[in-house]
Amino acid sequence: MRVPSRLMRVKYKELTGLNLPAIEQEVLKQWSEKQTFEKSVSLREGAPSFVFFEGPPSANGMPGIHHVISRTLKDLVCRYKTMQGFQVKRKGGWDTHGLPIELGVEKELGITKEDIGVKISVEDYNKKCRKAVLRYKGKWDDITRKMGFWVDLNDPYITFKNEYIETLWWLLSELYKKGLLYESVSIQPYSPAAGTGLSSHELNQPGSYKDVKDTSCVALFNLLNQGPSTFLFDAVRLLPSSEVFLMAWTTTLWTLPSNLGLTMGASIEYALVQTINPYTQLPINVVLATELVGKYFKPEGENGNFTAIDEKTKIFPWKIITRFPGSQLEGALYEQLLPFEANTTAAIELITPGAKPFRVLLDSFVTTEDGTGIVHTAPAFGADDYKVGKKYEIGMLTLVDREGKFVEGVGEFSGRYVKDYKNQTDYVDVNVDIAIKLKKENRAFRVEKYQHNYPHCWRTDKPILYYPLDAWFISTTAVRDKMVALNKTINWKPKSTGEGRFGNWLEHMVDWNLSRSRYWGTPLPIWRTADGEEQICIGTIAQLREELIKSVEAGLVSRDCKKGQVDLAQKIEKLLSDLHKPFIDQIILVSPSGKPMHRVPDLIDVWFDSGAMPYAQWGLPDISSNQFGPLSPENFFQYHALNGTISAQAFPASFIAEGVDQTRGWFYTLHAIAGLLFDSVAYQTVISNGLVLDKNGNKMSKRLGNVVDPFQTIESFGADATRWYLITNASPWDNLKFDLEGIKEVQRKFFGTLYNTYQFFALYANVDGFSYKEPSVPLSQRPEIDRWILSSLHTLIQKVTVAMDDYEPTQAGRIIEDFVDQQLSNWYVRLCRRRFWKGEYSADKISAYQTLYECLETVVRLMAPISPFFSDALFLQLNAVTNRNTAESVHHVNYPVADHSFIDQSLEERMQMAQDVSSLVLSLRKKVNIKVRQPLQRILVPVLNASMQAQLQRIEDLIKAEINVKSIEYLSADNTFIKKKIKPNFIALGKKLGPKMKAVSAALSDFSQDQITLLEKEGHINLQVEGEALVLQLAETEISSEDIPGWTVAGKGKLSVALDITVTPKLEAEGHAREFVNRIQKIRKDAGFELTDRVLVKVQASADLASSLVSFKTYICDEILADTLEFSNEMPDTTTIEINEETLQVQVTKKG
RNA sequence: AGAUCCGUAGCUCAGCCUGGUUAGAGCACUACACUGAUAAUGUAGGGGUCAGCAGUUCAAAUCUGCUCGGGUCUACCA
Repeated sequence: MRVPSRLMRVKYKELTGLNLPAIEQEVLKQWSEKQTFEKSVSLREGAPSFVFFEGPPSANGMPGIHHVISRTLKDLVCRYKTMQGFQVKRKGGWDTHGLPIELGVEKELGITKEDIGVKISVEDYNKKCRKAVLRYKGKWDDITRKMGFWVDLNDPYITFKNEYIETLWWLLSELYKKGLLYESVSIQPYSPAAGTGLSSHELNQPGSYKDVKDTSCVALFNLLNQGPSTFLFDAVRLLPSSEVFLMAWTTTLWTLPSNLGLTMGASIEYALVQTINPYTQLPINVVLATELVGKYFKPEGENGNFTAIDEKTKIFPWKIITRFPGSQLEGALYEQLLPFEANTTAAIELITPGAKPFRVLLDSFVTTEDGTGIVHTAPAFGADDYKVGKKYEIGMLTLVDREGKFVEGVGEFSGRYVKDYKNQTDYVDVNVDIAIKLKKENRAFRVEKYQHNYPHCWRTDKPILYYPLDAWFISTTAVRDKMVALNKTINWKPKSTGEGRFGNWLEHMVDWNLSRSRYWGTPLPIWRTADGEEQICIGTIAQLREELIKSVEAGLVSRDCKKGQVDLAQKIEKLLSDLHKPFIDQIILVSPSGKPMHRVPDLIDVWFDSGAMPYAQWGLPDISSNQFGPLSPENFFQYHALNGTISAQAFPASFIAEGVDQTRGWFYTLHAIAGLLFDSVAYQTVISNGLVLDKNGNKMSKRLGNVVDPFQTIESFGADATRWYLITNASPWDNLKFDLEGIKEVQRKFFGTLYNTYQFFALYANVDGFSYKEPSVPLSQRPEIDRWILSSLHTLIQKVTVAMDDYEPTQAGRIIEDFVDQQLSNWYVRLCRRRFWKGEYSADKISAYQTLYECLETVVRLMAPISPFFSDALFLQLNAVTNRNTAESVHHVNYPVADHSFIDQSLEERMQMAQDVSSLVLSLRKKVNIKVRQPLQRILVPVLNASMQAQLQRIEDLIKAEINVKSIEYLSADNTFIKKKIKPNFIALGKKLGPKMKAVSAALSDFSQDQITLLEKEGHINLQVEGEALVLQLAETEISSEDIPGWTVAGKGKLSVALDITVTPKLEAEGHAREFVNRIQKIRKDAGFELTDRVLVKVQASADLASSLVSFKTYICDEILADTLEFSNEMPDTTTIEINEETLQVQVTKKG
């Protein structure tokens, strides 16, 4: 062994243990000192862009582990594309508006929405919101940095900034110009607890729909004997009761006082049923859909005894009197169910002059799937109700206010909340009381708890109401077809989300309700006159300034801005400096006809903020050059590009990623705005990742206490291990069961192995001074095993690239893992160990170093996108010695490209065979209990064809060394020594034989060795199967060796191996020698000798053992670096060792 | 209520698209080996009615239908 030079030289850094968090700290320090991220972007100046949009998080809440997974995905794709040669700019952003923030502030201040403007001024309230919005910004910045998410946080877009809001206004004004922004009254989901209407995509937040048990009631509406209904009264004339009731089911009893109609299906068949009210036991006659009769009446009760009710069985008698279609009752009148002061006909008339309430209506939405086939209709509280009510002009009653409680004039129910909106401890469900009232009044047929899925407000968790509201809408339905068509061009990962979930959503979309009646958000930029005759939609601050000046000129006063003031210009600028409420509402504009115009009070849905980020993150461009005419969606990015901040290709995004819960949130609003105005997709590829569950598969929630703290996780296990685990454990879109044990496994299994491999390399490379200064050894001159690992390496590059290009990082990570563990560490390094520490610094050794170095360096580059820290650390450590790469970071170099000249398929195949043969022999050794250190004479391998033998012969040396045998012998196919077995080639034969397959299979299993031989010789054989003759070809069967009589045999697939287990005296002696070497090596190590120290050895052993050692003296001395090996009977200061159950004394001393 | 995904070893996952006869890996467990990669490593072993039922087929973890269990989503369900 070469003695290392004493000269100073750079060495590979040898680590004292794998401490990922510590390494990451170090790497983070370097990144920030060297501006590694910034450079990774600037170094690609002029390269093609890969456009990434960052979905803005809200810093109002703490980051969780689920943020780590989606941000890992974003980061790894961006890093990969950077390494692929693209320039990837990553502008960060903050979502700062919206309900969560307002509610947080209200909670903090202990106020409700009603208090705003009373207990606290709107101005102060909004100041609070502005502060609260970035409450956890520090934490977010911290996790972003620690997890290694490269995103530009120096110049993020912030949705509350004027430039951002201005862009939203411009987009809205473009929509307005196109007639896609309109106002309408509609029945909308409304959250009394939050005090605002909700958009459909807010309603579609996960967890909004909850299974709840509500009181449901089948109410009885007393039909009047008048007009269309008389035929029913004729039918019951002779029955105990002459009253006829229409049965209608509801789960929202609080809507009953507002009832104005009953809707039936024109072609649905209804039945008039004579029965008894189960609560009052009074005889009654009811009407319901014939199809649903069975739901309310038991078959046993049909035509039962009407005079004596069986109290025990509770079976009530019933009888169908007549059947008729719903159309026959159209317009029939009924008696109001719950009359109060507030819902008298006079009151109804006052609200809706000319209304004709309490009638039977017909509409197609009525089904017989549940309920009774007759729908209780309260126009204020249901979209269908509103529609049909309007058609029949039955009026509209809204006896519940916006806080969710009954208004004055609803008797004993006035002032009571229809649901527990205030978390009252003594809340009594008003719905139950309504049911009781109905029961007592003979107006209820069935009252029961009913479990159904009901929408809840995503922030307050309280049930929503459907409530009539004025609102502004974006007419997304007008461009539905375009949005559907554009969606088909998007690369969705997984595909099913895009086609199914998102695709369906698009097919069934409704207009986007933009209005929010809140305080902290983007104001709708529409001003109108009191009579609503004139209105204007403002698109830019400049336009607002002009309009404001006009109005001041016209003598209107906006806040402090008065005509003729000295500092008017200054005052105007001050007023325009914050576009939020309340300031914006103090601006009064003048209409063309000279009337004052006030802003409509609405704010817009915060989802518009995030959906508009592709444009608003850059603000409005400077169009003073007027090169492309007035600003429009067509030239928006062109103008921006003129100023050089971004390229004209900055839209659409090449790629975005977010949780699957954003399907109807961000993914939708991005798609909608892009489709509406820009006639384009907003993103070409989107990954929607699944949920992160706890290790038991439960949702993580603060309530259950099973949330995982991402800071703690990263601090204790490292960001790399966490990222690697998140990516490789399950496909991103599958739900992930997050288990810390899994991260530990990744740490040990993958990072541990890679680290050990590097340590191994560094240890010997430092001894030999390998710094890759020699020219690269040509592939043809490298030994088989080197060519094999390089071939595997390039196959790996190929596969990883394919997976990464297909946005399948899970696949990529798993095959890298497999390569490092199985191929590199467990086979290449293990088999090559001797090459590194034995012998001179020869060509073979250099080849080994170069090969292992190339593998390490390439693996590090392959894994860099997923685990950016450790890869960078290793990359820099390798480069520190070799200087092969001048890059400051692995993230600045190019991704490896597979070189096909390195790939040798048959080499990889035969190496696989070597691994299989070795594994078989080791298992045989185990079976007969002969340890690997005991050399054996030979193994026997039956070969089925010439190429198999040729393949095996090229790897003989490897196998022999690995399993410690002297020779490999081959048994060719035509020998009669091996017992063979035959089975059908099912794929080939199945097609040919079909049903006769079983019989042939049975016949083959009965084949004699002679028959098999005959088939092999002739190439075909004649068979009689079920009386039919058929010819079987050799290729239609699979022949393999089964057994070699008298030998210990093991097999796997077509491969079988026999082991000669005879231990001759010579072999035994060699076994002793090997044992001896092994013991001495241990002594050397225990004594702390250097790898290169020479030693002198004295031994006292039995004659038998001594002679074994003498005969292998050269070998022994060579192995243990001994200058002398002497035998002696008298030795002081010895060590006792044992070899094959014999003890001996040795003395090992360092030379010199 | 519908749509959709999922159900394979104690745990985490491959395999399923394109059916082929001993269903794989890692972890964990047990035993053993190795001892100059050593706070490392290797080998072997046990462990499965591929959720259940039915169908198609010579042949089903794989294709079809139904059922059960879990997740997610949809809905103007009164």
